[in-house]
Amino acid sequence: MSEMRRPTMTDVAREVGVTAKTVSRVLNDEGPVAPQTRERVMAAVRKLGYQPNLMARNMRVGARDAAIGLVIPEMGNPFFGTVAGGVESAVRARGLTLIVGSSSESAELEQSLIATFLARRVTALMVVPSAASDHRHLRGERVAGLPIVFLDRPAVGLTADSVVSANREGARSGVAHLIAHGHRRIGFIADLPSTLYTRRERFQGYRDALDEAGLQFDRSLVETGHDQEAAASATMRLLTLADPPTALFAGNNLASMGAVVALARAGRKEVALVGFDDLPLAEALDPPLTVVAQDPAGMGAAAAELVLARMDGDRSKARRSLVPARLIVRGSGELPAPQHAPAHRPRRPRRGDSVTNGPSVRPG
Amino acid sequence: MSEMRRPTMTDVAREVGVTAKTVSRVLNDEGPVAPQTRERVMAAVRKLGYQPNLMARNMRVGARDAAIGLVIPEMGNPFFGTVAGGVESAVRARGLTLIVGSSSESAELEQSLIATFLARRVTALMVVPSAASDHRHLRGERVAGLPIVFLDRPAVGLTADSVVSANREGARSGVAHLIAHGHRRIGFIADLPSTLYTRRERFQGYRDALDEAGLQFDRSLVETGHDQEAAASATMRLLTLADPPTALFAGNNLASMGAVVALARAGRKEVALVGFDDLPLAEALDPPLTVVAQDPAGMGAAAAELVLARMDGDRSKARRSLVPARLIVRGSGELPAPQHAPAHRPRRPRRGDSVTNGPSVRPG
DNA sequence: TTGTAAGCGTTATCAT
DNA sequence: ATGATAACGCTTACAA
Repeated sequence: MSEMRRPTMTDVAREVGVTAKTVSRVLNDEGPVAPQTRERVMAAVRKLGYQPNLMARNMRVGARDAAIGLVIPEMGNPFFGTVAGGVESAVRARGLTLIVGSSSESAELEQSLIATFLARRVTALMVVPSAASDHRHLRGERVAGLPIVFLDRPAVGLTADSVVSANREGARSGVAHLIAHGHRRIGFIADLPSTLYTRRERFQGYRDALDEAGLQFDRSLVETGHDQEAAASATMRLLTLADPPTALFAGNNLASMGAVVALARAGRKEVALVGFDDLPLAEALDPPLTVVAQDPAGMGAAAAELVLARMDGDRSKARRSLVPARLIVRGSGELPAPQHAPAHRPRRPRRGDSVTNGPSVRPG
Repeated sequence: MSEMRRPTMTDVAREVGVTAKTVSRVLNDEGPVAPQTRERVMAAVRKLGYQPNLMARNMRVGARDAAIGLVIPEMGNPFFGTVAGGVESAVRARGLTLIVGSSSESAELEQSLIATFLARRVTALMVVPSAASDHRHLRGERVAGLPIVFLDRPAVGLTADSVVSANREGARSGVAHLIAHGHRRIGFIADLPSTLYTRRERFQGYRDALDEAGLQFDRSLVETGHDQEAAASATMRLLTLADPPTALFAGNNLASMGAVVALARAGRKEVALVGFDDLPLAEALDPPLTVVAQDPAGMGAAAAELVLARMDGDRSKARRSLVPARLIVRGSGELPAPQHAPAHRPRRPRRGDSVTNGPSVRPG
């Protein structure tokens, strides 16, 4: 019950009969200390259960906490979780602590979290922006030299480093894969809002693939669903069109799941499907799901490298780093277009159509 | 490029022509301040872009950071991520910041993370222990009055609050569900190590269900796999026994996925399966997967409540809180035992056999 | 309504 | 090899 005061460096010093500075020297391996003194200090530290106060230390040392603040939209989302994991392992190697907060996809919460981190005087800031956020308010921090890196989506209203997936090229290769299997009408299931960076980029990739193949874009083949159930409905709308698609491209993992569920419910196992972003159990589906897999851990690691370089004094201009996405062929994307469809003239293979037979992502 | 010094409270005060204390009063809405002074202070704060230094504040106020430290085994695992999310929302309502670190299931890293948090003087500590960890080293902190709560798995070597799933009862109800559908030989696919708390509890639940139904335990029906692929192998070993099980109970989500994959590969769609812990896409599997779902967000919230109560001075003795798990019926668990099997005498229904038709968990 | 002095736990600087 | 003193940025207690 006794709310004992925690021992301080001075307590340790008194116990030994020296000054706080001496204890400090021992603990930081700094300057000359008599071996015998060091012994006694260490003994006292153990005896009292002393643990240095990082807050006090950081305050004195330079008003900079040895921590990096990371804001992600959602903790429970394995994509962001894996990103955070990638950041953490890279950062831990340098003895830095990662502080993670989640914004629940709210621009307001995101800003308040950032403020908290700044108030804690983090050494660096990493942000996965939520949909509607704006980062003008960070301009001062950038000027002041605080390393800031954005992940998954670039900053809005601010010139800063960012690390993002190769969304456009990834989507292009996924759709090209479907085209290569004879499909000419390919539905696109997207998420909201349509202004979201990733959604825009992936949609561009979809258009790129169509253009390359000389296929005409058909607006009616694009449907939107903001969650799994909505994506399932979107899928059903596409399947019941007068001239329905023979293949589907899902713009993110929720869209993929919605499509999978909808196809399963409708018993439409012949419809080809490629999803953006890998899923656990993708391999166990019937047919197994072909995806364009992102590399969240790699993204986190790349962002961490960038931040560390900035901390080490790299003052070069802001850059955008692209993390490659790769096609994982499992079955659903190789279902051929029905015979009665107009014949397809195969195009020449091109770089980026890598066809790997990879495993499913790490499970939940 | 100019590494400008960050403005302090004194800078603001000088700008206005008052004392730091006055600025402090304004910022904390404390004591009487002339409306006009307040105005000018706020103006200066904006002009200088002043942001209070939380480290300095916390140090003065009581050597306690307004942050709660949470250690989880893995960030990318949606189960732990969702737990963290549950904690965070509950804690944020109180103006507290959550600091999350991941131990990579290493007892050593766990301890070093805890040390970092203690050095930061967190207000409270929450830990999801990794497999091999021991918490004797935290006894001093407990005595000193630091609120500590363990999640998912109880502390080892330490009497402390914990919040865990109803593992035993959940497993019992899942296995009972299979028995109720006529199965008499039920395989158990478990993870490693067998000393792990959750594994032990769930295994006990399996035994409980067998006992209740008067079925004899058969050691050969228990197989182990520490990851998805190993669980798939374990499943295959069970299926190829001389007297194979007609139903399987998977002890965790990895085991479930392994079992699903193995059954799919073997084309054994008639084998009943119930998994512990829900999976995204469970609904899209063929057959859809029946599970005993945990409530990770609820667990996080419950743990947060407990911690907050402790922070508010609750000094009652350490307690273990059980978060209910519930059966979600989707299809795989209701596949009947083959006719040629010995007839089964149905038991009376009992509490805890709740049969809900729920949705799949939130997707990744 | 505002200011002064002291102190939180640590380290930098300069002495001894 | 060790100590004394000041300082980091803020708040508490007391004074004016």
